[in-house]
Amino acid sequence: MSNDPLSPADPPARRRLSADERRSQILATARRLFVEEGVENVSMRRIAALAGVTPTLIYHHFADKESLLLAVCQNFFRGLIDASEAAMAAVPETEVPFGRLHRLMEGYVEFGLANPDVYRLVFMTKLAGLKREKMPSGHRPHPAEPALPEDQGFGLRAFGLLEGEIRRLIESGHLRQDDACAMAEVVWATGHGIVSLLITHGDFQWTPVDRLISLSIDTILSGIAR
Amino acid sequence: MSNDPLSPADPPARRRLSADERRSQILATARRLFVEEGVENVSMRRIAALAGVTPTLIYHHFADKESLLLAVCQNFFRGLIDASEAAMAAVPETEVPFGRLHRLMEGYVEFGLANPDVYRLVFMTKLAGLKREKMPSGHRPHPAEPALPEDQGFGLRAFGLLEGEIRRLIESGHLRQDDACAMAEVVWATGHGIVSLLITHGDFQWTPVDRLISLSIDTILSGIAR
DNA sequence: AGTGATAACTTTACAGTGTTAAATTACCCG
DNA sequence: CGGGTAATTTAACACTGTAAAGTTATCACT
Repeated sequence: MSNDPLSPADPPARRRLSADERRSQILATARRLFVEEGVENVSMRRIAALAGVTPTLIYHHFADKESLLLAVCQNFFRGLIDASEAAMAAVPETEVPFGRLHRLMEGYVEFGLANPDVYRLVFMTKLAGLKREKMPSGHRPHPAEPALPEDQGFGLRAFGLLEGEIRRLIESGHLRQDDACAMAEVVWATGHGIVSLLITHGDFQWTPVDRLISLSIDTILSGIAR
Repeated sequence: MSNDPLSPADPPARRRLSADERRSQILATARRLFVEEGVENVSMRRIAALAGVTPTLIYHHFADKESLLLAVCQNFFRGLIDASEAAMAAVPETEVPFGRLHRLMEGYVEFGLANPDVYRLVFMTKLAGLKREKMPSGHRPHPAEPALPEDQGFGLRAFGLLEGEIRRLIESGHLRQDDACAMAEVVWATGHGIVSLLITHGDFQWTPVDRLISLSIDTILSGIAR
């Protein structure tokens, strides 16, 4: 049984679906392809084919390829927020002061490494700004989607979790700096640095990954501690 | 006088050049376009036109677009190495122990932010591995270029500078960990985190950039210090 | 100086891309 | 049952990277 993993999802009945159903079906297909093969190796035509649909139809549900991407990003942020909240909930506040922040960073790195392609998409490519003046030359109408709206909301919410935890540490007098926002950025940058380097240069010699991660986290935490 | 900045470099004499001359002329043109407009917004045809040459000719000097990119990367590493050496030379060893490492990181971040597109190219995209099975379907001959050879050499050499400085700090007993390679990776990850986030999300609210940078460097250095 | 090989370069074409305007179809509601 | 509206397709445009096969200039050598 040649279980070709890339054949139309529901090939028999090319039914007519409601807008919402179709939208999320396309989204699911796109996400799968993006993650499996990398965004730039996936064409709208292929997404369409795999979804059992015409390329053009995608443009009735999403403004363009980038918006399709963006929609996938939202999912990512929701996942990140969930993972973060779970991570923090798992460490009681009464523990050693940096316990929760430590776990939060661990969770971040784990989540990033578990979803490398979406991570790259969200944090390592300039999604906005280009948008206009992208590929061809001539046309450019389309009313759809207000260009990363809820998205930034989700992103900020995720960042807020980190910032909150740091603020708590500041208030209990454990940090040497009292600018919660700045410290959160510093900590985030470190986490991102690890994930990002491991994603694009995972084939480096690198110290064993687990060790590198815990070493990084320990180092930055000891750096911000009073 | 409409000084269009993107017209053929030496348009009058469409001379015939030696392979080396042509190669580096194309390379220079490509680098300029890549950096000015972003790799994916530049087509081989445009590079060719700006270089006063036929698209196909590029393929006689470089295997494909990615190789052209790769060649630009080499330049980047040479520049990074030079900048790093200059930075370190500017701080006498007799100074405060972390002075040179601090300056080295500063130099790294400055260099990255000064060359955002090439930086992204080198450190934020998976250059190798795809190579084959990239865009179209049919063809794929070409003997050229042994796929990032000297490149990795340059990269390692740059990393070696960082590692060397850290090794020195270890030997003089200033660090709490004695694994020079691992510590270099940790430090690098932090520097990369900053650069990388600023490049792709420079439009965030962010703490003032300079402050964020110095804060990050201070934090990580204090984190590795005994 | 003339000749011929070799290297530099062009022409032309293919197969694929994102994207859209206009036409078509299927479904639901009155 | 009929009509209106929403879902979907057809066909096309303007691009892309890339290759095979030709053309031309230059240079080494008789």
